[in-house]
Amino acid sequence: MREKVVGALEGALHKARRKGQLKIESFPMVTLDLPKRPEWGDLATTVAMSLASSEQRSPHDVAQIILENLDRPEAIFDRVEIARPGFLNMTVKRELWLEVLNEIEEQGQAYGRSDLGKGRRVLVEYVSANPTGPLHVGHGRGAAVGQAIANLLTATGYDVASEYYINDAGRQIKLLGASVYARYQELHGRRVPFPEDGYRGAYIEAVAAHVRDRVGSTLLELPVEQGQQRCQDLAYHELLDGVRQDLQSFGIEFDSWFSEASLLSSGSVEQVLEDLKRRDLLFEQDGALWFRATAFGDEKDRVVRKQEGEYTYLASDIAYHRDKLLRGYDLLIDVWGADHHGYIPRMEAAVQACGHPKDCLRVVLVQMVNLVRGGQKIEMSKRAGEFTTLREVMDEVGTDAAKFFFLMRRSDTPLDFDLELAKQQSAENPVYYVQYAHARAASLFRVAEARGIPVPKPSETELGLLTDQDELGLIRALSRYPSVVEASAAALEPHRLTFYLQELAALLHNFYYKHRIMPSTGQVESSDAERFVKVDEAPPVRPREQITPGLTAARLALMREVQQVIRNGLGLLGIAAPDRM
RNA sequence: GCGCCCGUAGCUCAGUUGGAUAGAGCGUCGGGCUUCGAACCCGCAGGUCGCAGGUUCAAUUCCUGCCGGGCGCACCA
Repeated sequence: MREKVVGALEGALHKARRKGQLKIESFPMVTLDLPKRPEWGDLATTVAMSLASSEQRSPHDVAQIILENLDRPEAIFDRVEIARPGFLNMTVKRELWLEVLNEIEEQGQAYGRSDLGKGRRVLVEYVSANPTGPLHVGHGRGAAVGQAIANLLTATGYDVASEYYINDAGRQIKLLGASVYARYQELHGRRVPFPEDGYRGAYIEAVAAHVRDRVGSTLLELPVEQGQQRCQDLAYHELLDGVRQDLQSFGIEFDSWFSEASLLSSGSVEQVLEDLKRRDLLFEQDGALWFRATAFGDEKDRVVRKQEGEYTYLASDIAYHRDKLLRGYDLLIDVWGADHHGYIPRMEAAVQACGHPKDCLRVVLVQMVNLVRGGQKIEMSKRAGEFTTLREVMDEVGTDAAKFFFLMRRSDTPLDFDLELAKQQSAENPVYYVQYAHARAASLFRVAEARGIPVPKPSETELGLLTDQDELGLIRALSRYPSVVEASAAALEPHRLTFYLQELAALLHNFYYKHRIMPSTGQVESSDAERFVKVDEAPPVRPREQITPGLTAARLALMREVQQVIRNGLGLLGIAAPDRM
């Protein structure tokens, strides 16, 4: 439908250029907007205004020329008008709108998908939490956002893979081993100092107890270094397993898990650094090795190997990103905690140093989650190891509610997450609001079935019976869905889809309340002919609508496609579309 | 001090990547179930889009400056 309208407008532009009425040096994108007021029609475009300056004509003149060059406009439009500065307001023929329902039926799950990405390969890296403790709510938000972005890109024609980067090398993981070893010794009655900056969470003691259960007191005999190393290995595996399980429960699966340590053991890190050195992008100073990040727009050069000879996190990160690019990905998406934002220029410098354009890396920042219960903030202290885990939140509010809340706002603004609200099964809870719309349609179909009324495909019904503004409003909303998916994917902003689904659900609820779809059990069935008689009479108080078999069929088909779109949208967000609640 | 992000209704936030008279949810107030799911619907009220300039047919959106808030500014991750 939209293609036809855009096609007609583009045709008019071409024709005007052939005739010399417009110069059109660079062809503009013809975009369709929704007019804000119904009297302005159902679609609008601003092409005329965007062409005005390069044509050196008034927006109104350009609009006039486009209008005059439309081929057989009566085939597509009921009305096309020029409004104030140079809007082209269009009223599309009702038959074309109704066609949308057939499109959705034919495409089914694929409705909303496109090939914008043209098969470009994308790697979405997300969560990537240090395996030094359980996932907390912030990681949950990153997980929901990352998954939704991966789904959106898949839907828009990218070849997507997802990956979790495991920080299993370096200081943090060593601290984990030292912390567990300290607790382990305490369990055996030794009084030892706890490592400074060690992990103090209660889970560390549990891990230490598991170590004791497995190896008894044998680690006490070992030199400290070895004891810590053994604890590190055991703790790391246990915690990473926990992370995997939490993510699985949250409905998230990664195509691959990538180990930082493997970059060091494989020589990848040394290889990149040599490569950079050869190209004069490394230099030594004060006994350390520096990456010339300023050559690519970063404000400072950055250390990649410390004085003591240890590599920094940046060194493995450069190697990691080069590795991703070497694996053939055209676009890298990193989902990070917003506190890492200062790191972006550095990573952009890194990918450029690897010979790729800056924009082959896109970083999505995820701001923190403030847990709220009944209006009161729940304080979390990471230092003391007191934080609410993703597991606890999932167990309390469910995965669907958690995901929906995580996706309700732009990811780069802080989120207040009200646990009581998320749990509440009421109108105030937006998750249930949307899911209920889907379940309501399902319920409707069950009732129809029980009454022996089939739920037809749109093509099997007389769609022309859908004449009500509420029906057309729903169809217009459905027609917008593909562009919402495209825009969400292009901007890497899943929340746009979340908002759309709330709007669509609202339209369904409103329609459902105002109109009957099947005749009331008490109502005498009337024929389609009688219905029109009723309308003609136009009584002062609008009586209950006469529901004819034809109208029932058409409305059921409409509901079927609304349900399809809600299901598709929730699917992209990784949220279930239940038939019953 | 420097850099990034954010200031939109009482609260929490959208605003289709520069468009028409700026929207939604919650909250307040009022109304609606003899019906296919009331986990729902309808209505009222609520705004100098932080402030001041600039760019143009058009600015909540882009640029500059200021005010206010958050986060970064490691040879930590």
